[in-house]
Amino acid sequence: MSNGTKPATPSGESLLFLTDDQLRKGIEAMFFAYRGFTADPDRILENHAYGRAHHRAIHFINRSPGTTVNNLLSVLGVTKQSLNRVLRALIEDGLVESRVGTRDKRERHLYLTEAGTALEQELSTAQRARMRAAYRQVGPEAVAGFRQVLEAMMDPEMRRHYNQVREGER
Amino acid sequence: MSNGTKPATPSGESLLFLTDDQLRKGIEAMFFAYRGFTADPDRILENHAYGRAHHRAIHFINRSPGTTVNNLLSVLGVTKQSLNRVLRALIEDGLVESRVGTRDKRERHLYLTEAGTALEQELSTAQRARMRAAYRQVGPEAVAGFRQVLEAMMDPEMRRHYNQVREGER
DNA sequence: CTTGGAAAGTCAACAAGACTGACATAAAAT
DNA sequence: ATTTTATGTCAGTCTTGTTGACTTTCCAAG
Repeated sequence: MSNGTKPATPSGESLLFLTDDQLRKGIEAMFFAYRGFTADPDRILENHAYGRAHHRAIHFINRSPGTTVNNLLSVLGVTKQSLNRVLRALIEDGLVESRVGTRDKRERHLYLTEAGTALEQELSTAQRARMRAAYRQVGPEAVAGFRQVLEAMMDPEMRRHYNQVREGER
Repeated sequence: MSNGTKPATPSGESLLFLTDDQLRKGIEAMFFAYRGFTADPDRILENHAYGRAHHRAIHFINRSPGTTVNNLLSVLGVTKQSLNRVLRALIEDGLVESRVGTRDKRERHLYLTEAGTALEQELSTAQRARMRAAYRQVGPEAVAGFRQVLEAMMDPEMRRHYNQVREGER
């Protein structure tokens, strides 16, 4: 059950930050903040006739050039059919290049083209600007806490992707 | 570490937390964490043939019983047509009650029924559990930082809703 | 070597949930 | 009396998720 009643500091520490009401505030903070988080890229994407799904693909291809479709799939947590539609558009429009794998010809390795890199820059610059303003406003200690809570909230597989070091093209 | 350049502490403070790479990590943290944030409610909603949109409506009606449709609209940031579809389903299924306003008969005031409250409890209990585990793991200082960054990331209107005190039925 | 299964990717069709636009009704405000 | 506001509805579109069926490629067991 939920402990909506007594503060109850059993070990001498204040556990007031664990009350249902505090948790609710945290939940709403996530909801409202996520909207701000996506607002700027969304505005840019409208002008390019793309959506949030395209942004995500571009972001992670940029992060891991040469990644395979399968790899991208597990990072994004969608079905391959869903991702395929997005990739097809990006490839047709010349933002992403898909190279057949040399080791395994079933695989497609994905790279941003020059145009793809340009859009990625436009998007991430806007998104970083908001993040930077927030970071600067609250300072490094708060940022550290922010990152800690978010990491603790992830599913294990997502945490794996989050902490993954930048992998090369192989 | 990789950063072979200069720490560059112009004002004496370290600004390493504002590098593009740190900001990118923060962006990805938001992305991955939001998935965990919605994962548990999403699982529950499947069994009830509802979606995330229904969850959001239920959450905010529970937070502000007697809120009007217009009010809910600005909190959720969707169109009335979109919200209406969701509300119609919830009302038909007997989870939400819509009462014509007494002061202003154009308004509809929204309340959770007993069944609605039950589902809200089920959803929020699951969502709070994850949040509580994360909070407990990282401690109150980190949580404070988490909340500060999120609030700084919100658009002003969302921040208004976020900080809004619980409004009664009037 | 062949064959059968697994893996990677693609195509087609469908569903949820967002959107816009147009319109209707009732009530409040001017 | 007229206009504005709050709400609801119908129709149609778009994005992005889903499942199902299919092809190509790889690999391993017979």
